[in-house]
Amino acid sequence: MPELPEVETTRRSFADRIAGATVTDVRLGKPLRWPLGCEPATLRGARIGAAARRGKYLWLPVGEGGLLLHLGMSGSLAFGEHAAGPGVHDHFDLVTDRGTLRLTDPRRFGAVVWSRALDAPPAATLLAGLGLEPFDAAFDGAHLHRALRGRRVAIKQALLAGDIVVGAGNIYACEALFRSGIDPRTAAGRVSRARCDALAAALRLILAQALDLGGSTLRDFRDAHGMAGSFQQHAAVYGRAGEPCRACGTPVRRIVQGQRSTFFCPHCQRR
DNA sequence: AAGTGGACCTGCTAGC
DNA sequence: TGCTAGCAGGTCCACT
Repeated sequence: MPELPEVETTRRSFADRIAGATVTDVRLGKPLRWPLGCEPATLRGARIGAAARRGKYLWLPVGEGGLLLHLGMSGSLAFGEHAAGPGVHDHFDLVTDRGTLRLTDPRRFGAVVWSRALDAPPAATLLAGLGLEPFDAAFDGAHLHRALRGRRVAIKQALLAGDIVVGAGNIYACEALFRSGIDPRTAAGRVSRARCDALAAALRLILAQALDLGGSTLRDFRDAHGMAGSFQQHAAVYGRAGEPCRACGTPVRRIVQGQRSTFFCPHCQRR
């Protein structure tokens, strides 16, 4: 589910309300991707700080350390009162004096991991190798072009890999490539400097637009207030196989790259 | 080093 | 109506 816009939308929807709260209890459901890494009871009494985001990870300062959270494919966070008991897909509750932060994640690819600090393991290990933030001033066509040099993978897969630029998942990688007119199958190292400029700009534009719309809700994404996003209604190619391209009318194509679906317009997007 | 494919897990939908 | 195959927003790991 969650790409950068969904993760950031989630962060904004609870960060202000949880900052300064005190942990009163921690409840674990079924195992997530990795073990929590600490005894839940030790978090009681800890003060919560300002939630931050790095790529698709959230960092929540808690006491003398913090929690690194990832929403995986199907995760979402809710914050507030929880009179009803945990449902079958609720696998982590951080109960505080201001409400409960709850991770709901049917597929359990998500994670909540305790770390002593953001720059200490295990958090630092998980974040090592992440590329630039797309809204970082250092991320531009020049950076992209330099980083793609010599790489033979398809540009779509290079965007998804996250070691050059973070935040783009399957939806926004497809949309940014459409917006910049690049065939997703193009060898990464063959994308010209001018097209890297266009791609970097398109990626930022698409992510900013999605952020404005509260992200995309394909099936079950919600922010911590329970609000759905609406970017999916504006997608030019994602999920539109067989439907006419909004720019030229050519049917949108679906192909598979790296075991993921790619959607593109064979007329508007060229190698 | 870079590229590829499998793994993790559950739910929903289309098609027979 | 019921079963099955295929698909889904991510990313780590082992292997070539």
